[in-house]
Amino acid sequence: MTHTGLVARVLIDSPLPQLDHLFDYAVPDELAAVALPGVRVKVPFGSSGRVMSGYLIDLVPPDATGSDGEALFHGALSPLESVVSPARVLTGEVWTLARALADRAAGNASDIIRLAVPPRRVRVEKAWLAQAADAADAAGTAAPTCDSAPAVTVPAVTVPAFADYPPGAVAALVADGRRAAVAAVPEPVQLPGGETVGQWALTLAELGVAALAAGRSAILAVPDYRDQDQLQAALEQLAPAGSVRRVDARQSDPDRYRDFLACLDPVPRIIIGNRSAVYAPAHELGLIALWDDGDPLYAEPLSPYVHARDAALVRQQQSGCALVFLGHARSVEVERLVEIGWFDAVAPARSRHPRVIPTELQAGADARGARIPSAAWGAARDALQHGPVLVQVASPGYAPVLACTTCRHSARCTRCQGPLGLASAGATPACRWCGALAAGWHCPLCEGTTYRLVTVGSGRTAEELGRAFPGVRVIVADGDHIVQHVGASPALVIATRGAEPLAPGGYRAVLLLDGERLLARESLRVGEDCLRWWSNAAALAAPGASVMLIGVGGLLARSLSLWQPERYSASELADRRSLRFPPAVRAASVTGTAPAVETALAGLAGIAGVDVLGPVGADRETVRAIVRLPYSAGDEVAIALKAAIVRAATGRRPAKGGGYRPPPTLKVRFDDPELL
DNA sequence: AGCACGCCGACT
DNA sequence: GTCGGCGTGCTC
Repeated sequence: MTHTGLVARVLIDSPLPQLDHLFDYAVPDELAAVALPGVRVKVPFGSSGRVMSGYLIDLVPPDATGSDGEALFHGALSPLESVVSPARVLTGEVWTLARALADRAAGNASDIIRLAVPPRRVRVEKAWLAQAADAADAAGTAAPTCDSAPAVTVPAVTVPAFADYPPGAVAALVADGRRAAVAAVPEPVQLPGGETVGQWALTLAELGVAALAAGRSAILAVPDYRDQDQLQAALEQLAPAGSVRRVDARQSDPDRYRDFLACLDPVPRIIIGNRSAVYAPAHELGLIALWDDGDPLYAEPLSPYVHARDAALVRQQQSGCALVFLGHARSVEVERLVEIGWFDAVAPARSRHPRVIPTELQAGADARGARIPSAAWGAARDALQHGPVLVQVASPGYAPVLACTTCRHSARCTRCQGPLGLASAGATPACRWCGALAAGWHCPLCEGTTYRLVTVGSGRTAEELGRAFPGVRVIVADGDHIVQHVGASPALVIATRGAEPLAPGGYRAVLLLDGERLLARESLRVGEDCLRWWSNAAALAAPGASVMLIGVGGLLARSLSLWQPERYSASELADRRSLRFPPAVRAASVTGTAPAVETALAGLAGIAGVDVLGPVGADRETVRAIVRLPYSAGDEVAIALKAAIVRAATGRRPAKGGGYRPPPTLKVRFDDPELL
């Protein structure tokens, strides 16, 4: 068998950390025509020559230094076994992104690629290849790959006006490839087709169309399918037919693969989807835009747990495209980016916003503990004359936390500010991070010395309100009862946060209940989350309608009623700076057997600015430590921890004797939003 | 992960 | 004298 002179650099598709680098193979002559970067390949691997699949990353002369800086293998090369198909599904841009994100998270590139490249569907792929070949013939070229000529012609597109924003402000973001936090207009709008969507959906769609008008592709990401439906409705009005492609897990596998392949066509497209849309291949990427980046659905649950916001930030730096985070609230992460000057802040030109009334600030408040004050009852009663009223309630099922009996603030560790918990009823409270016992705890805010367990169970609101307003239709919208839209006629719409339906023209009043209970959740981010839930619900109100925020005061209530959520975010960020909490610094959890964690932490010893909380026992066999690091130490820490992971995976293995022990090795998770 | 290479106990 | 145990290390 003769070989072309070239070396194929291959990423093996394996979750093993020790295989997370390129392996070099010779290219047999008969594969030369199809063995091009981006194709799926099969390669012989290991002493047994077992066939594994992978991606051909690079094709280089044998005397080259690898484009990734990795030296070529000095030794006899095995030949590629086969090329799975000529479809070049892993573009250079997506590979570079996957590599960078994996490195940043001490994870595996193939784990990122699994999010970026959907499972292959042979039938769909053949159809796409044939269509690409036809297009190539028509254009007089021959290559049946993504290098071929456009298969679709893009209709002329007019540049959107972005009428809600200062002239030129938003259009310039896309044109100049800038990064910006854009405040959405907090109103519902009715599309010409009759459907009601949030104004944000129109703005996002306009951003995509602006990129298209400049001959560039746009990636528009939304957290959930309800948001995606609004965005799609808006795009149907604004975007030329055929220019929009979905990339999301709700599609059937063939549909998903078809749309994915279409993104490889050399034509600009608007690509929409949920968190993994940020990995989509895109021709001439001009814009990535995320709606509501603070939504926890943007946190990837699969290793290496890269948040879509971070993926978008890294991709923006690599490609130089524009990057927009659009939202009502501003996440503390984005606030940091604005404060360090990495992001611009853009607000709507006119400052019309929902009329938020914090009832706690009203004189003559009702007896303490009343769930719904009389002012809110009154507002609801009046509004029900004219149309639907939204009542936002807490969803059931929170972890119990310790809170001060008198001032109700959650109890935190005096050493490291971690949350306190009880190992068992009546036990001394202990910090869940550093393990310190909090004997003799006292509340730093009110000096109270007693705490209680705060648990929340909601759910009777519908009955309660139904009794109070006899004859009014009650609609429940939550995780189990998904309601996208309600009508314009009077109704009480009881919704858990995030599940609020849209009402044509907007709700005539909005009641935000259970604020105090929501705020008792065990998380550093509660305030931020609440502000996001509340502002998103308030944005569903009709212009001028009352939004009653019940039982919540302070900066949170003030930020919402002034509609300046960035005030709260700024104050929150300042607090996190003084406590050395994310996103002021980065954090990584290191979990595993005590010796494995110890060795991993030892590898961080010399790195400036790094400190370690714990380790504390996580369960019977494993311990967990939390590493805090400045952003500047990210590379160094990730490299050290990745080395520790590889060592743990290849070195001493758990005793095989008996065989009843799953591998308790070493796990690292960077930037876990749930960590604090 | 698999699989081979390698160095110590009880077996024909 | 060997057959085979699984600890260790590699896979282009």
